[in-house]
Amino acid sequence: MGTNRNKYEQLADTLRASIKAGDFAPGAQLPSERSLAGEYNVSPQTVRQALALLKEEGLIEARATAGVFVREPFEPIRRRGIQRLARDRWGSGASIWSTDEGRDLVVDQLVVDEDVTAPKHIAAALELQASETVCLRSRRFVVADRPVLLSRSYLPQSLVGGSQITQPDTGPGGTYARLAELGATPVHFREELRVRPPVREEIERLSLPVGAPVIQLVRTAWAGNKRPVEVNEMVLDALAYVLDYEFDA
Amino acid sequence: MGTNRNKYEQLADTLRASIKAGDFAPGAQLPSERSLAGEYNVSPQTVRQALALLKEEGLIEARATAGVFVREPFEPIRRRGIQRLARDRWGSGASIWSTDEGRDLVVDQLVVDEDVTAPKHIAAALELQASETVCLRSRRFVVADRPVLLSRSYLPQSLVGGSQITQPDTGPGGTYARLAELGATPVHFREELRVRPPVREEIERLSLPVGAPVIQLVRTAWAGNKRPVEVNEMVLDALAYVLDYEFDA
DNA sequence: AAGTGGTCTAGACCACCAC
DNA sequence: TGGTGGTCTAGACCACTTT
Repeated sequence: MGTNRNKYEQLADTLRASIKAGDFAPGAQLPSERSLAGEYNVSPQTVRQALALLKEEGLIEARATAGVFVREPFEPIRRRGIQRLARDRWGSGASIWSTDEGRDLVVDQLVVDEDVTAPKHIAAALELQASETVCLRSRRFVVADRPVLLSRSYLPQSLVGGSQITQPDTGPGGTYARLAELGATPVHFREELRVRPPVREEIERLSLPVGAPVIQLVRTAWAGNKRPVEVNEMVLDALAYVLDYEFDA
Repeated sequence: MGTNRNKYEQLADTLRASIKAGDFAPGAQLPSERSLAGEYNVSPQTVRQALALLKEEGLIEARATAGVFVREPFEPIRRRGIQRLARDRWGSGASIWSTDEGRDLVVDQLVVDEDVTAPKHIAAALELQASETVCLRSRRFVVADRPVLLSRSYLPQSLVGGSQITQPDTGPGGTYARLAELGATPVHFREELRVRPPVREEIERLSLPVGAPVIQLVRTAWAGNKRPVEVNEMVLDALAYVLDYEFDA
C-alpha cells in the first residue's frame, strides 16, 4: 500500500486483489458494508465508494437487503457483426443468433405486436407512408441465467402481415429467411452503436447494477431495391459483449 | 413531483428539466452543492447523488474547487468504421481520420517510439518472432477542445523501420499509404469493441468525469498475404462517439 | 479571503431477505 | 427476527480556484 491515493480506491484495490486471489469464490458473499467498515477502520460511506468501483467493473453484485456477492466469471459474448449476417448462414436455416459463439442464447419475454404505430425515428428509417403501421417483435436474450440483450425489431406491416414473421416462431432461418421468401431479401445493412446510461426499464429488464452502461445498437436492413425492410433496436449489457466487425478494404 | 421515487432521482429530474429549459445556459455555473441542498431541503450527499446522475449523462461537469457547470452541447462524432478504410480514400491522399464527419479532429500529444518491445497480446496479434520489436505511434485526438480518443498504433519494426511511418508526419494518405508503398497494402481489417471503465491514465488524458465509460477499439490490419501489419488500440470517450458499420450481406 | 467540489465521518431509518 | 443494502442526514477538513 502506501501511495497518496484515496482511502476508497485503496480499499477497492485491496478487495479486488482479495477476490482475484480466491479469498472469496464466485457466488460467495462478502462481509457486510458495516463489518468492512469496522475491519478497515473507515466509515460506511467510504466502503460504499469502494464497492461502487468494483460494481462498475462487474466484479461484484449487491443484492439489496441480502448482501454483496462475487459475480460468476462471465466470458463476454463475441458478436460477429458482419459474418452473422452473411446470406449463406440464415439462407441455410441457421439462426443469426447462433453465431454468437457457442453459448446458450435463450430467447425470453417474446412479444409480437401487429399493426402498431412506429416511433417517429423508426417510421422515418423505414420510409413509411403516413399512418402506415409496423409489426414489432420484442425479445429478451438470456445467457447463463444472465439477461444480456433487449431487441425490438420493426418491420413494415404491409410487407410482413400474414407471414410467419408475425408468429412467435419465425421458422428455420428466422425473419431474414422469411423476408427472402417475400421477395425482400436483405442485402445491405447498417449498424449504429452508441453507449449511454440505461433508462429505468432497461435497468430492470437487464438486471443492471447501478452505473453500468449499455450499448444501443440500431441495425437497419435494406432489400435489393434499397427499400428498408427492418429496423432492429437492440440494447446490450455493455460488459457482457465484445463486438467484432471483420471486413475487406 | 409526487411519485414514490427517491429524492435524488427527483432532484436530478428537476435539475435536468431546468437545464434543458435554458435556466442554465451551456457553460453556466450551477448553484453550489451546499446551496442546492439548502434550496431543496436535502442533505449535501443527496445533492451529490443527483448530480452524479447528470454527470453520467454528460449533461454537467464538476470542476473540483471551482463549481458545477453545464457542459457545452456536443454532437457525437460519427465514425464510419468501414467506409473510412476504403482503399480509394487513403489511396487518394486523404487521412482516414478526415471521414469523421466534418469536425476539426486535431492530433495532439504525438509520440513515435521505435524498436520497442510490444506487449504480449500485441506481439501475438502481429505474429512477431521472439525479440522482434515494433514501432509505436501514440496519439491523442481533440475535437472542439475536448479530448476524445487515444490511439496506440503498433507496426513491426522490420517492416516500417526507415520509412516515413517512423516520422511524426507520415505524409499524404498516412500510414496506410506508406504501407502500400512498402508492398504491404492493408486489405483486410478487424475491429473489436468492448466497453469498460477507464483506468487512471485514461481518466486524466481524456478528462473523463467519474463513472464515464470508455470504448476500447482494437483494429488489426492484414496485408494481402495474410500478414498482420498493424494493430491499433484505441480508447474512445464513449459518450463522444457514434460508431457506424455499413456493409453488404 | 471566500467559496468550491472531493473526501470522510458517524450516525439513522426503511423495506426486504433469509432463517 | 436479525442482518442487509439503499437512502438520507448533518456535519467536518482539505486543496484548490476565483476574486
